[in-house]
Order: sequence, then structure tokens, then C-alpha cells
Amino acid sequence: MENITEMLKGVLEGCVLEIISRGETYGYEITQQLRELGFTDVVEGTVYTITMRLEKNNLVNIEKKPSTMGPPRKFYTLNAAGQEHLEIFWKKWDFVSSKIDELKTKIKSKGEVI
Amino acid sequence: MENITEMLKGVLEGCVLEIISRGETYGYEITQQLRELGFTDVVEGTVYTITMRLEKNNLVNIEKKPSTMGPPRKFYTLNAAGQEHLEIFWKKWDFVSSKIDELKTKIKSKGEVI
DNA sequence: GTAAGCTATTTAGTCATACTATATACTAGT
DNA sequence: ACTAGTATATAGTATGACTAAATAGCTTAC
Repeated sequence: MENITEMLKGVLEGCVLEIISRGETYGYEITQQLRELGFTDVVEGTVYTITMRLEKNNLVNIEKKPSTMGPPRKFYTLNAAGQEHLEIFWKKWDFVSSKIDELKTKIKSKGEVI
Repeated sequence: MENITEMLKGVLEGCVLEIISRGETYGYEITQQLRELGFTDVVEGTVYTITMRLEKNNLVNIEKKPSTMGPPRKFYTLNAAGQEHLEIFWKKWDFVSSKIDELKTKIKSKGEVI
């Protein structure tokens, strides 16, 4: 699926939060998981800006650990604020996606034949 | 639901296209329909920028008609390109929303107990 | 030993899109 | 006159994902 960039705005951060909530992980791995999910065009730089924002907003704890596969990794875990943020994200997602699906499938009104 | 702005980026235009596809309508009425849908904070200016973009991209036909309720209305209908654009939008939406729902509900992997 | 390739973080700058806030204008009711 | 509802239009802002690249560590193959 190409050119879904704009549609990912406002949801990619939530996806990253969800991935982190499943257990300690780091930027590069998060990117790979998003790509596996189907968002194949997501690159490291994009995820980096998101994790930086999470750091800045104090939604994550950070621990730097060495890796045998390359340079040290910055591992993220959600803190309480991050957990709360994630729950709010899913509530917003449920709301927005249900409304859009409603629009998509709604019986046409005003006597329109369908 | 407050502060869903960012989540609407990339989908609001599609919603407007869908609303127009159901029959000739104009900016002010589109705004009201979006508000009725549940996107209560959408204002005329926002919809205007979208309809302007639709015009610029030649996705709509335009007809100006007088109104007894106020100034003349600019009625929009979808042309063939607009119809096609709408179909692509729904395909993208189905893809993205299914992937996000998948992430939301996916069984936790890597031996994580759920 | 060095080049290539994967791992991994970081940064600078761009673009698209929804937002705020306001101006304009027409009609109806007080 | 003035307010309120209808209706289009515009200037400027903020957000967030993008491109493109630099830097660095480790492994494998030549």
C-alpha cells in the first residue's frame, strides 16, 4: 500500500506506544515491527522522531544497553503516563474509526436509492 | 471526543469526498454533516480548505446557486476522478484501519503471557 | 586489512493538512 | 440598527511524517 503517509498522522505514535507496551524494545526493532505489520515504508528516522517526542513528553523510561550486533541500543519501556497516553490513544482510535466506518457503511438518507 | 485533530489528518478529505458522493452539497452543509457524524469541532474554514483542494485537483464539479437562507451556495458533485479518488481512499482506509486493529488485538508474541 | 552489509542512533530540512481567527455578505426577526 | 443564522473566503500557525544523510559498531568475505 503506497502513500498512506497522511493517514498515519496521529496514529503512528500510538502504534509505537502499543509496541513499547508489549515489552522493552528499541527504535530499530520498533521500525521493523511496524514494517512487518504492513507499514513497509516506515524508516528509522520517522520512528526516531516519535521516540524523541515520547522522551520529551516523559512517557517512557530509557535504558541504554550494549548489543553484540552493533552499537548500543536505547531500550524503551512505558511509564504510568505512557500507559495512560496509550489508553487515551485507543479510545480516540475507537471513536474516530467507528465514526468513519459509520460514514462508509451508513444507509444513504434523504430517499436515496442504494 | 476532544483533540482528535491529528487523527483526522488524511481522512477528513476522504470523508468530505464520501459526503459529496451521496449527492450535491455545499461547504456549510458538509461541515454540519461532519459535526453530526461526531466530529463536533470541525469548522467551516477547515472544510473550505478541503473543498478548495478538491477544486484545485479537479475532483469535483461546481455549480453556484442562490439560497433563500443567505448568500449563494457553491454546490459540489464528484466527477469521475473524484469517484476514483474516493475508492482509493476507502482502500487505504481499510488497509490502515485493519492493520491498526490487528496491532490492537494481536496476541502478544515472544512467549509473553496474556 | 579492508570493503560490504547489517545493525543502530541521530539530525536537518521539507511537505501536507487541519487548526485558529477573522473578514465578508446575505436574510430574517427583534 | 442590531443580532443571529447562513455561507464563502483568507492569512497565518502547528503538528507530525517524510527525505536524505551522517555517524558508529560489529561480522563476514575477499
